[in-house]
Amino acid sequence: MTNKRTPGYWLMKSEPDTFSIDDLLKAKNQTSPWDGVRNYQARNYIRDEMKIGDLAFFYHSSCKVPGIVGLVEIVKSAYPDHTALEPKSPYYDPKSSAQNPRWYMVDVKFKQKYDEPLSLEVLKMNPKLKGFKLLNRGNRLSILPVSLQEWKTIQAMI
DNA sequence: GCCAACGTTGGC
DNA sequence: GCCAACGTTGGC
Repeated sequence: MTNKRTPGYWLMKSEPDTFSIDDLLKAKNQTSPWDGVRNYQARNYIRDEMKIGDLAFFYHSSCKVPGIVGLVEIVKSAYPDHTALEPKSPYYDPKSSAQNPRWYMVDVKFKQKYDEPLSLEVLKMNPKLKGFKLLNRGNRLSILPVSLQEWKTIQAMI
């Protein structure tokens, strides 16, 4: 018997100069590994909590208009991020090894690109999103959980 | 490009 | 285990 599980909700940040939602759109099967996460808390979310079928907002950071630009689905759960083992990769980490991988990634599949990005500026104005991790002062997590309430609130703003 | 906030590193 | 120094993130 299959145990149907409530999907988890996430927000995943990427700098569009490095990997944008359009890059994901153009990827084979509109699917791509989400590599390069090098933060332990984000790694733990990926490795321990992200499951196939979970949904995530795709967020563009460090760009002209930071904000949520679309929606993706987790289609492969955590496996070792091999870029950590490649000396030429910008994500190389000499302390990681194939025997004892330090970093993990998931595969994400494109679901939707919004007609208009939902900007950080607009998100900040919604009082219902008080407490949303993205809006916390000094927040630097590149992968963060979104509660069902937050998810619904944000969906209603699109 | 600036800089506040935060995470990581390493000496002790 | 503390904490100063350093590196990175990311909005502005």
